[in-house]
Amino acid sequence: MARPRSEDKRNAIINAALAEFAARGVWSTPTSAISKAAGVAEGTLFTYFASKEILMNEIYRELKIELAETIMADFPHTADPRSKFVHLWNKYVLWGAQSPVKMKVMGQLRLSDQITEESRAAGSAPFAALIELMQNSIKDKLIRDYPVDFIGAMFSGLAETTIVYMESSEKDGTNYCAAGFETLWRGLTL
Amino acid sequence: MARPRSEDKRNAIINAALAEFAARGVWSTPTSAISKAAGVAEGTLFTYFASKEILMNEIYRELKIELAETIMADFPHTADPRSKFVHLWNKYVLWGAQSPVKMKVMGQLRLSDQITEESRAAGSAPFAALIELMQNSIKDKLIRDYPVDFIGAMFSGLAETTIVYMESSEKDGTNYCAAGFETLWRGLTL
Amino acid sequence: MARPRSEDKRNAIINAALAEFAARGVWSTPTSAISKAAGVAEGTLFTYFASKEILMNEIYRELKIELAETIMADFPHTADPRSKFVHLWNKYVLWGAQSPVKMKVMGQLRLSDQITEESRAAGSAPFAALIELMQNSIKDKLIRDYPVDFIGAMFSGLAETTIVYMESSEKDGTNYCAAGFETLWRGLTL
Amino acid sequence: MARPRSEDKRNAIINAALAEFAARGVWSTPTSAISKAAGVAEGTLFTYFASKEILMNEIYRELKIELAETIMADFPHTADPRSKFVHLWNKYVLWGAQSPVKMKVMGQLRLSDQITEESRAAGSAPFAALIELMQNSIKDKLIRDYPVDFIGAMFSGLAETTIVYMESSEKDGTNYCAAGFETLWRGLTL
DNA sequence: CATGAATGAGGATTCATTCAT
DNA sequence: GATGAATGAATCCTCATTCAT
Repeated sequence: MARPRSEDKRNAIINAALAEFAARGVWSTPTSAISKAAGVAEGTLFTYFASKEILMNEIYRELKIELAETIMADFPHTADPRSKFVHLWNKYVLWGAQSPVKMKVMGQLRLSDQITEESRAAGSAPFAALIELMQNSIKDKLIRDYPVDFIGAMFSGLAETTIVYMESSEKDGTNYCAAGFETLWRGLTL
Repeated sequence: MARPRSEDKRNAIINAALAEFAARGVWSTPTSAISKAAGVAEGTLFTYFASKEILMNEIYRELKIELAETIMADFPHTADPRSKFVHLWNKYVLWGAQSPVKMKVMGQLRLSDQITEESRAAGSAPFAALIELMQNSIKDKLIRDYPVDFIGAMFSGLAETTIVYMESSEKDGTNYCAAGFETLWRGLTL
Repeated sequence: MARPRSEDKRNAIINAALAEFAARGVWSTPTSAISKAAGVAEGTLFTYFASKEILMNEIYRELKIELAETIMADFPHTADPRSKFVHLWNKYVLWGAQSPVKMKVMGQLRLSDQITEESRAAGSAPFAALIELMQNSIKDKLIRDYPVDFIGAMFSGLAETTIVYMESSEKDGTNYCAAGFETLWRGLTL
Repeated sequence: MARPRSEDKRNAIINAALAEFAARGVWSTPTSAISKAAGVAEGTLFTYFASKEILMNEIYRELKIELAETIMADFPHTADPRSKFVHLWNKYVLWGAQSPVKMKVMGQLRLSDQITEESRAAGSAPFAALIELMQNSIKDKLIRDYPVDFIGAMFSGLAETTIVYMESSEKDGTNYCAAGFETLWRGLTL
């Protein structure tokens, strides 16, 4: 009966926050700048997100879920392990390279004390396939027997390093995406 | 920039800032909390560091220099390349594992927009040896021919991932330090 | 001022406001808390009461009228003066003792600058009998010749003091209701 | 060494708050209005009073203490009981009549939920003499045997009623001060 | 008429920095 | 140089009220 909450407005706020956070830093961005950039009144932000902290967590969650869905899209369930790893790597690195704003904000939020454990755990469901992949690869003596969390963290760490250098690819002709994966793959395989 | 009287006081402020930054987050720490923890008056902080931003940069610089000096200490200039890499890796990872506060603060500051290019460049002098090592290793076909910056970034990235997992070492018996290096080394070598 | 549809809703808002005002203080109670407690939408409150200030005045008026009607109920028009005073006193004090919420809110509203003169004058009609009683008592040399307003104010003042102590009656065995009246009566009579 | 906290400034804030509270109501007065009226910066108010709530309590306390000291000044310790009561009454009523701003603010603060029990208990020390006076008067069968708290509350209640009417004294020629006391005294004495 | 999202002025408080002592 | 009071812009959030649905 009343005006329904608008998904558009919610998205406008999220996107505005993303842009502002990336441009000015999460902590230097006043909520007023976000609402202004989103084209809504200052108070409106708070009908969609009860506090800045909740907004931050919500954004973090959405980013993680988007990333998770991105890398799992078209996952070649029947392919050989290396192809699967390649798939994940390429999707990850490509997403990061194409979304520098999102990468920057995710990085800042990850370090923040305000991001809850629940938020950090978000988006992990789709990774089940990745974990299974790692476990099978270990069992098949394809890669070395390290804890899967650790392997995953190295995967992410190298991917993020790679993403940062991706934009130099055209400049110096190095195929960082391939180079990063090669390093990971040789590093992990027996 | 006339050196203010007491080096002790300067250190007290730096250390207090480190502790507070790690405990509350860089952006949630008011300068008043730092001066209080350091046992000096609020205004005194500003005779040692003209602004919070300058203090942040100074700390970042000191941390980088400390890290650089740590990993270069006892550098085995005459040893074989692998031993040199091992040396750097072990020193890096050990320092990080033993200084979680410093690692946390470095991580937060690195992402901040307030850290200048000059600060980011600080402490790079001691890395000359590392760069030479990489260049020679590439020339000798020991490791693959990637830009040295990129190799360095992968080195740091994997090291930092490793450091995070180090504290689990005792719990699960995994030698993360060795595992991380093994991954790096196999990943880089031809 | 077309009467809005539902008298029920109006009462729900008034009662919710009473409860919230008593619990949180008039000034600390947002209209949203009232509408929520009343089970109506935030906007609905404003179709029944054009503003918070008007709601406050309305409540104040209703309370005064209720009190006036209460004390005048069963007024012994043919009894002797003392009995009449006793009647008024007992009804007043009993009502107050039984309605702590209403007393509290009346007290807070009375002090507010937002209560208009009209509201303050409300409910005075039924007091005509009281005024006549006082005037006759003065004329008959039963009580001292003070302005009736002043006598009324002392009456109310002592009654309110008495009400506050009523709840201790059971604890300490003092019959505060009787004691208060005795003080008033002896104080006023010649 | 640093600028010491100024008692003047503290008083300026208290007095400004008193004036603003009386003029606009405690809850309608923003702290900014107080600091402005006091001639200090907005932030300065908070170096003297950590929060508005604390300022309110502090003011309440000071008022109670001032009143207590006022009524106990020149207390005729050797006079007869009635003279003592008269002394207390006159001082009380006179103070109230001469300090309408303070009376108004005290009244508003007393009803507020933000005033702590400690604050309410403040200034009670000087009342020891009053309590003793009541106890002795009861023991000597001078006044009726009611709980001293209750007697004190009736005293205050009647005094406050009287104060309100004092300003009409010149207008209608009634000596409300004397009338109020007469009512109290006859009401209490056996 | 009911609803509750939208509004934006306003409010208490914080904080980096300055400056009187 | 050290101190900490003074400053006031900036911040997050609240809330009475309006208005689209």
